Amino acid sequence: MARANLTPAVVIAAAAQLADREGFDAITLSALARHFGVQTASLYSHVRDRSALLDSVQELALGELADRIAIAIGGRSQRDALTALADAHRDYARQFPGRWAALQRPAAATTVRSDAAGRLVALTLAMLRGYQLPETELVHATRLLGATINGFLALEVAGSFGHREPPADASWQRALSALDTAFRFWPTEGNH
Amino acid sequence: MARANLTPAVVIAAAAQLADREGFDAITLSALARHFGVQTASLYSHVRDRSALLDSVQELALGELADRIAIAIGGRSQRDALTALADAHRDYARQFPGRWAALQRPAAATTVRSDAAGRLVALTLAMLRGYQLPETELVHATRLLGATINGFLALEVAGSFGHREPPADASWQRALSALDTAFRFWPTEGNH
DNA sequence: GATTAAAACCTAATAGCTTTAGGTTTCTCC
DNA sequence: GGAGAAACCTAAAGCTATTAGGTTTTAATC
Repeated sequence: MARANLTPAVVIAAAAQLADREGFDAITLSALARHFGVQTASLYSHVRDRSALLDSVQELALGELADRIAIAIGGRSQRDALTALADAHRDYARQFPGRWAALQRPAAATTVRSDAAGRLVALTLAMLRGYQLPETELVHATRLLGATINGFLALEVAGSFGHREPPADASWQRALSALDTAFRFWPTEGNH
Repeated sequence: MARANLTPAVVIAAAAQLADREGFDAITLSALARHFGVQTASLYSHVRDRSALLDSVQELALGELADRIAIAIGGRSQRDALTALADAHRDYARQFPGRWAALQRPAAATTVRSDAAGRLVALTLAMLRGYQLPETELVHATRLLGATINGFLALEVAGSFGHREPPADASWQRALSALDTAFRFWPTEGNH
């Protein structure tokens, strides 16, 4: 029985690719075993269980997304940075729908504390600081931003916009304008 | 073999309750069969397959949510109506997490064309008309509203806000303020 | 009440997935 | 070469979804 020379990273990467090709739910231990030419049970040498594998794909996606955002927002501020950050999310979701779907599941504690998650939060805060929001309001703004972006992408991915007029791109621009407006007119300290 | 006197509606309602109690993924044909004291295969007399059952739970949830929104926004306009509509969503998601989760799946064509879906859209448009948005902008605004609300609730449900400061309620208020601001300052025709 | 047909139920089977326990093989180090 | 660890396999158990065909119940008609 020749060794397939698997490692956790190799298995996780294959799972991510499988998700992008066939959907997040297509990540199964049995499908991956077929892909590597080993028995399903053999994969437990490399991943604790299916749930841990999915957590790992999520963390991989967080890191990749953070990388893309870092590049996208470099040298930009306010509306430009907001657009760049949001577009990075949307491009990622469109290019890697399976990886993006992995981001929608509840995060394990280790993932919340991961380097990748920390980077993503830091980049988002950096972008928002360009709007001179009160320090105490930054978390609220971060949550709104995340909610709007992910909410929009979730609807888009679910086909809620279908092939209906107006095109989703225009709605996306409107959403970004709305966010920009909201951040520029954010109520100051004590006014809420 | 006594008849369990099942009907599609009875099965769908039980599925919805099961989802609220144990999570959306807990809706399985076998769990429902155990609940009714019949064999799993017997349920196929009442539902086409699992997917169709989940579609039906979604449509049930759409109708219930529309009912609640209709009551909540009655007699209100602008910021009040917006708050009432959004709070109806959030209250529903918190009281019926399983039903709410059913709303997140891609809608079947029959669901998109359902009475319930139509009512929900009409109610949302009615609320938005209180902002005097240009007619051509209403769909964009509807999409932004849906995205923000559902995005926020998805994050909340996923535990993204955890038990972290600041409390999610405050962030919710901020989000509603942001939406109100966005709708009041929505770019007029030709400015986007 | 008897008959008929349809619907609701059951049985059996198939196919697929996840995971555990214990056995076998491969690889690395001494 | 030997020892030990890790990676692999086999076997089994448990769960789910679904189909095909058989059995039972029910409602309608005469």
